[in-house]
Amino acid sequence: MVTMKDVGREAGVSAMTVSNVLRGNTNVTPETAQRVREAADKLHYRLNTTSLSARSLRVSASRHGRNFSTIGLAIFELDRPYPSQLASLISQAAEKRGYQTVVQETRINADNERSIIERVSNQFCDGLIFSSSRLSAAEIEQLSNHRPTVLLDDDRPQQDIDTILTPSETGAQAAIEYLWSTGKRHIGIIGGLGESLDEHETFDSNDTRHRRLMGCRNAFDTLGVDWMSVPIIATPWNDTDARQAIIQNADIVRSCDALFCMTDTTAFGVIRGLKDIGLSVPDDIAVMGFDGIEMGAIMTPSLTTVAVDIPMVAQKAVDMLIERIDDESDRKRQRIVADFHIAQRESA
Amino acid sequence: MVTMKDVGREAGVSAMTVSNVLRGNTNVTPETAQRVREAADKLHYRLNTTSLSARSLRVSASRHGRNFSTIGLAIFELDRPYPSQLASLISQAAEKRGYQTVVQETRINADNERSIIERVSNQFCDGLIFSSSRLSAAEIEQLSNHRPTVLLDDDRPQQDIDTILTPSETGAQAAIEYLWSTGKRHIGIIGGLGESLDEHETFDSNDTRHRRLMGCRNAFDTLGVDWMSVPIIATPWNDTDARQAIIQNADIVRSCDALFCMTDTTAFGVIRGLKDIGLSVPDDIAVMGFDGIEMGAIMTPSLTTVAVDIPMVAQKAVDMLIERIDDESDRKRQRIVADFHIAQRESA
DNA sequence: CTGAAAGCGCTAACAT
DNA sequence: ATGTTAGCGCTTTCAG
Repeated sequence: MVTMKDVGREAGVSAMTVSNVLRGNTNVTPETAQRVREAADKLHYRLNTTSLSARSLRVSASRHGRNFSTIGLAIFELDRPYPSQLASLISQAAEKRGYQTVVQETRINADNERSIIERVSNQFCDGLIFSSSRLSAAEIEQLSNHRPTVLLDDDRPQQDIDTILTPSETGAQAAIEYLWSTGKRHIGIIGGLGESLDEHETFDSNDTRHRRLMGCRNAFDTLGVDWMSVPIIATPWNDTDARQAIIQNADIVRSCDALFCMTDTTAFGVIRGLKDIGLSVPDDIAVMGFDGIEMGAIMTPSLTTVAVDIPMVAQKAVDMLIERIDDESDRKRQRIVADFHIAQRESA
Repeated sequence: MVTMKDVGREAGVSAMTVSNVLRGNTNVTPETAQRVREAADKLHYRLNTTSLSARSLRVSASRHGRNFSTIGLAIFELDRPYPSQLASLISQAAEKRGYQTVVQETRINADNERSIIERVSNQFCDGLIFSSSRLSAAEIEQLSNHRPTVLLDDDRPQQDIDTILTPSETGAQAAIEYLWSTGKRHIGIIGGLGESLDEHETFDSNDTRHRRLMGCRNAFDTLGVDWMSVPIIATPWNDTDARQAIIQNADIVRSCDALFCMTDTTAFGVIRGLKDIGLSVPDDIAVMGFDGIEMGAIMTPSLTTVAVDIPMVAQKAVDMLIERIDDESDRKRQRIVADFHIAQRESA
């Protein structure tokens, strides 16, 4: 790395004079300035912004002038539409506020999450946004030295941490009610937990999956449908597995006139699986998703879905985090539930 | 601002001990550690990342200071399948080699790219993978202080930097030849540049778009088709714009029996647009894409495409970068072109 | 007009 | 087990 000292040596002056020349010619002879500039050019000198910010500690602890702030985003997956859209929107919202976002994939693995906090977030982030963490809020607090943190979509009511939730219960409930309102009377659910097939009661409350199932259950209860009679097909939330699940449960599927899928990506695979077993959407069977990813509007058939206001999630996450960074006092933690609407499209 | 010194005073120890406690308990009695942590809690101490960066200048200068093995990935977009799959695969390949990946979105903006290099990559990454940069290799070299760098899909032949290319020319050529082999004689191209509609000759050679167009042209030349007669519809490479482009160019589209789309995402929007204007795929018209994203196999109809070996791109990128990190000598730069195959599916 | 010194918060290396 | 020292690149201060 070329430093001012190097440039100074080349030009036969001190680093201080180099500094003076490069930041406006305060009291330097034109000839000296010229020599310095030539030396800097020759050595490809570039002002080191890092040390500049180190310097700024001394000048004033508060942010002044240019801002070198960074926020970390730990997200469970990068290769599916919902999380990647979220990551992109957060990056852009942060940029508008002068923050650079660094994204890291956790693959929902606690060790990865610890590694991210210790190796990256603690080292150079002013704050951290965590999407679906395996860690407890307490562990995050401790590992991160109480760095400002916002949790996304991780509903553990007892935890004292800023949180933004997707409207899992109300959204799922609205979905079932919507399908019912279009005359469907044999609604199946795709993407429940493996265990929930056998034992619908033993829910672990801190899980998006369970919250969405609870929303469904509430709807069915209200509609007078016996929850135990509702077909629930367990599958991981991705298109490939969802497609297989449909093929392997073709008989159950054929007994339904509508399927509610726990995510849009699941619905995408479901629609494919339905085609594989000879059913067409929406003529033979209606399909509805949850999330509101962009491709839902483009796919064929376009996807009726619980469209979460994803830009709102991103914006609120960034706003809450920056508020927390700027104001170090121990304000009360916030908990926000994102808006949604039923995007009524071709598939249901 | 609360510093380690403050915490130390509170706990009755030196700042050094505070540092030791907070960064892993190397040789500190549990009681001291406890006192320090309590003091830090009480004062709401937070590690100052700015001074850490200042510190890191020293470490990374000598380069032997134990680093946290982090690689940076600067990628043009995070909210589309191809780049997000790539980011995910790179993260996972890096993890297997003991590296943590931090991903940053550039949105193909030179200032963002500079900011990433200066604010993050230079500070905390052992190396950098750049996907489609707006910067010249020389500028990257200079800004990054000659940090190990691998460029993805950025073909500027004159540039001296490790590069992995997608097989744009050969892939596009193979696509056209495939469509021809299935009997299609009126093949249109979707996703060319705006300018290329008017003036097919004035290509700027360093652009994936142009390389794919060149591949098409080669194929048509070989097949004896006049390149100037080939319909090319310009549109940005995303589904929404592609859909609109089809609707707005319905007449041109109707004169074709096959469409080659410059990316899979473009093809996704094209298929939707074709439905909008009453054409069905593949019965009325064949559609082919380029990239090989996973959802191509799931969508309806499934997408025939130039399937680039994306896992190979990710693996090679990580391997090349780590090789470069481990071996600081100025070995000759490498240039690798990824494999591909024609994934023959329903759409063509 | 120019430069030496001091110091921003932190930690590797060394000392006690 | 804990503390001391030095120094990362830069700029404010103040002496030459």
